Amino acid sequence: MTPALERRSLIEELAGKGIRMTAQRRAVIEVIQEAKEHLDAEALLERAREWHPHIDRATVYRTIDLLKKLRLIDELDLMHLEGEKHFYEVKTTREHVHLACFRCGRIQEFSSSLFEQLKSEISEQAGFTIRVTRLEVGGACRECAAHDPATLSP
Amino acid sequence: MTPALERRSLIEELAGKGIRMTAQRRAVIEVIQEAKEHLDAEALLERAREWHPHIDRATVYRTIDLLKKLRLIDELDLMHLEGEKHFYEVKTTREHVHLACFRCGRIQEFSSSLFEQLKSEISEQAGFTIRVTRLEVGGACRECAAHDPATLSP
DNA sequence: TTAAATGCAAATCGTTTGCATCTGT
DNA sequence: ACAGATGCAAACGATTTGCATTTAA
Repeated sequence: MTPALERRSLIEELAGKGIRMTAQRRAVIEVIQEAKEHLDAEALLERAREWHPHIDRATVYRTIDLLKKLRLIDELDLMHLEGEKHFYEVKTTREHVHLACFRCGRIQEFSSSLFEQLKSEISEQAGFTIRVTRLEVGGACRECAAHDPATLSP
Repeated sequence: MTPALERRSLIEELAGKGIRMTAQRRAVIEVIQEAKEHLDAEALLERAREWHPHIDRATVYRTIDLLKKLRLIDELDLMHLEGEKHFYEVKTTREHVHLACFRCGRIQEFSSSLFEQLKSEISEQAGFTIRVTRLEVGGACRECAAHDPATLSP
């Protein structure tokens, strides 16, 4: 998701760290990188199978773990709009907020310098060294709020 | 968690909405309200049993659901520091960020007007009607960063 | 050559459900 | 009286694990 601003592709990044590259990993990585929406582990598995038909679910999870530990991808909950699964996206230089519409399910991304300022404030005032941030907002998108004012109630 | 700023107790809030009050619900609600740390469903169950020994796990989950739907409590992930469970806290008027230390596990709360400004900006610029927000930050707290500089590395 | 990665199947964790029974209003 | 709440046990979805086998470097 989000136009990739990374200098190196994930594959290169891993090679640079001397991490072993297998066909299965390559498949998962390609899929995450090319994805135009946020994918969960199941979707990642299905799409990776188009490249490497016998890849197993466990391998997908292990690859996700690897990329998470190396901090090359971010894990999202997207307000648990559909169960407890997680979604993944390549880490970009500019962090963004995810806005999840409870009515239509759409996910919008929003970035703002206020978010960057808030992070600096947290580091400075709380003396906290930030490694990951996750800001998710749930509510009604413009269209849904207009169509269905009930979405706004209580 | 967080000094309660609510005008009415949760019990009163429910009574006001004509919601049936049972001993089990009262127990869970008292526990959430008095808690000094963030509790998950298991912890809620254990403590509620001190008041109502035979309360069942399912009832705890159903009560959590009820309070969530009425938007009287917030659900937190706390960066999944310990598995995938959720934590709960009474909704307060002032929203805050949760800072989760990956090394010592401590959770700090942080509130800032920048957060409020960011939320207004989201409503205005994206036309998004905010119902819930969840901002969680993972990293190293001041003490851990000082003790163990490795915590800060890649 | 050999440490690391994979597939498979079974296990785990947190949570949800169906249903018969009980209880608040 | 009866809609709604409970306890129990079984089911669930997402993820993780152990272990024998294969593979990248």
